[in-house]
Amino acid sequence: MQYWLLKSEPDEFSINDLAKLAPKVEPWSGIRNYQARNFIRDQMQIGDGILFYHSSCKQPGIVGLAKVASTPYPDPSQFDSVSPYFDAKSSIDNPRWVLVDIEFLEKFKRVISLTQIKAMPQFSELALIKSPRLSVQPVSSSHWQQLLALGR
DNA sequence: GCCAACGTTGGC
DNA sequence: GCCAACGTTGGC
Repeated sequence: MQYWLLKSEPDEFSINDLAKLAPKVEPWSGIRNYQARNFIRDQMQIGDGILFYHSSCKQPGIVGLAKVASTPYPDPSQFDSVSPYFDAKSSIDNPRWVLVDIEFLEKFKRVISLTQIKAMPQFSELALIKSPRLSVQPVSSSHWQQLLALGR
Protein backbone atom coordinates (compact mmCIF):
# COMPACT_ATOMS: atom_id res chain seq x y z
CA MET A 1 0.00 0.00 0.00
CA GLN A 2 1.45 3.29 -1.14
CA TYR A 3 0.35 6.90 -1.12
CA TRP A 4 0.24 9.38 -3.96
CA LEU A 5 -0.55 12.94 -4.82
CA LEU A 6 -2.35 13.65 -8.10
CA LYS A 7 -2.75 17.09 -9.57
CA SER A 8 -5.75 18.33 -11.46
CA GLU A 9 -6.83 21.70 -12.70
CA PRO A 10 -10.27 22.21 -11.14
CA ASP A 11 -11.47 24.01 -14.28
CA GLU A 12 -10.87 20.73 -16.10
CA PHE A 13 -11.75 18.23 -13.41
CA SER A 14 -12.27 19.04 -9.73
CA ILE A 15 -12.78 17.07 -6.54
CA ASN A 16 -16.49 17.94 -6.86
CA ASP A 17 -16.58 16.36 -10.31
CA LEU A 18 -15.03 13.23 -8.83
CA ALA A 19 -17.50 13.28 -5.92
CA LYS A 20 -20.47 13.56 -8.29
CA LEU A 21 -19.32 10.48 -10.16
CA ALA A 22 -19.02 8.33 -7.05
CA PRO A 23 -19.25 5.40 -6.73
CA LYS A 24 -18.31 5.41 -10.41
CA VAL A 25 -14.59 5.73 -11.04
CA GLU A 26 -12.69 8.16 -13.26
CA PRO A 27 -10.01 6.96 -15.70
CA TRP A 28 -7.04 9.23 -14.91
CA SER A 29 -6.28 10.00 -18.52
CA GLY A 30 -3.70 12.29 -20.07
CA ILE A 31 -0.50 11.70 -18.10
CA ARG A 32 2.29 12.42 -20.61
CA ASN A 33 5.37 12.56 -18.47
CA TYR A 34 7.69 9.58 -18.15
CA GLN A 35 8.43 9.88 -14.47
CA ALA A 36 4.72 10.08 -13.71
CA ARG A 37 3.99 7.23 -16.13
CA ASN A 38 6.58 5.02 -14.43
CA PHE A 39 5.03 5.56 -11.01
CA ILE A 40 1.64 4.55 -12.40
CA ARG A 41 2.93 1.62 -14.42
CA ASP A 42 5.40 0.19 -11.92
CA GLN A 43 4.08 1.01 -8.49
CA MET A 44 0.39 1.83 -8.31
CA GLN A 45 -1.83 -0.83 -6.82
CA ILE A 46 -5.53 -1.10 -6.18
CA GLY A 47 -6.36 0.52 -2.85
CA ASP A 48 -3.42 2.95 -2.80
CA GLY A 49 -4.31 6.30 -1.22
CA ILE A 50 -4.45 9.48 -3.29
CA LEU A 51 -4.24 13.09 -2.16
CA PHE A 52 -6.22 15.12 -4.69
CA TYR A 53 -4.53 18.44 -5.47
CA HIS A 54 -5.97 21.46 -7.28
CA SER A 55 -3.42 23.30 -9.42
CA SER A 56 -3.51 26.39 -11.64
CA CYS A 57 -6.36 27.95 -9.72
CA LYS A 58 -7.11 30.61 -7.10
CA GLN A 59 -6.24 28.46 -4.14
CA PRO A 60 -3.80 25.71 -5.07
CA GLY A 61 -3.85 22.96 -2.47
CA ILE A 62 -4.90 19.50 -1.40
CA VAL A 63 -8.67 19.24 -1.41
CA GLY A 64 -9.54 15.63 -0.67
CA LEU A 65 -8.90 11.95 -0.92
CA ALA A 66 -9.32 9.27 -3.53
CA LYS A 67 -8.01 5.78 -4.05
CA VAL A 68 -6.56 3.76 -6.89
CA ALA A 69 -9.39 1.64 -8.25
CA SER A 70 -7.78 -0.38 -11.05
CA THR A 71 -4.49 -1.83 -12.12
CA PRO A 72 -2.66 0.19 -14.80
CA TYR A 73 -3.90 -0.17 -18.38
CA PRO A 74 -3.22 1.66 -21.66
CA ASP A 75 -4.64 5.19 -21.84
CA PRO A 76 -7.13 5.05 -24.77
CA SER A 77 -6.66 8.75 -25.58
CA GLN A 78 -3.15 8.08 -26.93
CA PHE A 79 -4.74 6.20 -29.86
CA ASP A 80 -7.42 8.80 -30.57
CA SER A 81 -6.24 11.04 -33.41
CA VAL A 82 -8.62 13.86 -32.46
CA SER A 83 -7.69 13.85 -28.77
CA PRO A 84 -5.25 16.45 -27.44
CA TYR A 85 -3.51 13.48 -25.80
CA PHE A 86 -3.01 11.62 -29.09
CA ASP A 87 0.49 10.22 -29.50
CA ALA A 88 1.42 9.16 -33.03
CA LYS A 89 4.46 7.33 -31.73
CA SER A 90 2.39 5.01 -29.58
CA SER A 91 0.74 1.85 -30.85
CA ILE A 92 -1.82 -0.68 -29.63
CA ASP A 93 0.88 -3.35 -29.61
CA ASN A 94 3.31 -1.17 -27.72
CA PRO A 95 1.41 1.50 -25.82
CA ARG A 96 3.49 4.26 -24.35
CA TRP A 97 1.05 5.72 -21.79
CA VAL A 98 -0.95 4.06 -19.06
CA LEU A 99 -3.53 5.15 -16.54
CA VAL A 100 -5.43 3.89 -13.52
CA ASP A 101 -9.03 4.48 -12.51
CA ILE A 102 -9.47 6.56 -9.39
CA GLU A 103 -12.39 6.55 -6.96
CA PHE A 104 -13.63 9.36 -4.73
CA LEU A 105 -13.24 8.88 -0.99
CA GLU A 106 -13.77 12.22 0.73
CA LYS A 107 -13.55 15.96 0.44
CA PHE A 108 -11.48 17.66 3.12
CA LYS A 109 -13.19 19.93 5.63
CA ARG A 110 -10.62 22.57 4.72
CA VAL A 111 -8.28 22.93 1.80
CA ILE A 112 -4.63 22.40 2.73
CA SER A 113 -3.23 25.31 0.75
CA LEU A 114 0.15 25.22 -0.93
CA THR A 115 1.07 28.30 1.10
CA GLN A 116 0.32 26.43 4.31
CA ILE A 117 2.35 23.40 3.22
CA LYS A 118 5.30 25.56 2.25
CA ALA A 119 5.22 27.26 5.64
CA MET A 120 5.66 23.94 7.49
CA PRO A 121 9.27 22.73 7.54
CA GLN A 122 8.28 19.07 7.94
CA PHE A 123 7.02 19.16 4.35
CA SER A 124 10.25 20.42 2.79
CA GLU A 125 10.96 16.93 1.42
CA LEU A 126 7.49 16.52 -0.08
CA ALA A 127 7.69 16.11 -3.85
CA LEU A 128 5.15 18.90 -4.22
CA ILE A 129 7.83 21.24 -2.86
CA LYS A 130 10.93 19.53 -4.23
CA SER A 131 9.59 18.64 -7.70
CA PRO A 132 6.80 21.12 -8.18
CA ARG A 133 6.06 20.16 -11.77
CA LEU A 134 5.53 16.45 -11.30
CA SER A 135 1.84 15.64 -11.68
CA VAL A 136 1.94 12.18 -10.09
CA GLN A 137 4.01 12.01 -6.93
CA PRO A 138 4.70 9.49 -4.19
CA VAL A 139 3.89 10.57 -0.62
CA SER A 140 5.47 8.96 2.45
CA SER A 141 3.15 7.43 5.04
CA SER A 142 4.35 9.96 7.57
CA HIS A 143 3.46 12.88 5.30
CA TRP A 144 0.20 11.17 4.42
CA GLN A 145 -0.85 10.94 8.06
CA GLN A 146 0.12 14.53 8.80
CA LEU A 147 -1.74 15.85 5.77
CA LEU A 148 -4.84 13.81 6.61
CA ALA A 149 -4.86 15.34 10.08
CA LEU A 150 -4.60 18.84 8.58
CA GLY A 151 -7.42 18.34 6.11
CA ARG A 152 -9.95 16.58 8.30
C1' DG B 1 25.58 11.49 -26.16
C1' DC B 2 25.74 16.63 -25.96
C1' DC B 3 23.26 20.58 -25.89
C1' DA B 4 20.47 24.35 -27.92
C1' DA B 5 15.90 25.25 -28.93
C1' DC B 6 11.53 24.70 -27.76
C1' DG B 7 7.31 23.50 -25.16
C1' DT B 8 4.85 22.95 -20.81
C1' DT B 9 3.70 23.50 -16.02
C1' DG B 10 1.99 26.10 -12.56
C1' DG B 11 2.63 29.73 -8.91
C1' DC B 12 2.27 34.42 -8.55
C1' DG C 1 -0.20 37.23 -18.47
C1' DC C 2 4.60 36.66 -16.91
C1' DC C 3 8.27 33.90 -16.26
C1' DA C 4 11.25 30.41 -13.84
C1' DA C 5 12.00 25.69 -13.78
C1' DC C 6 12.51 21.87 -16.15
C1' DG C 7 11.25 18.04 -19.46
C1' DT C 8 11.60 16.75 -24.41
C1' DT C 9 13.26 16.86 -29.10
C1' DG C 10 16.38 16.57 -32.67
C1' DG C 11 20.62 18.05 -35.15
C1' DC C 12 25.26 17.17 -35.06
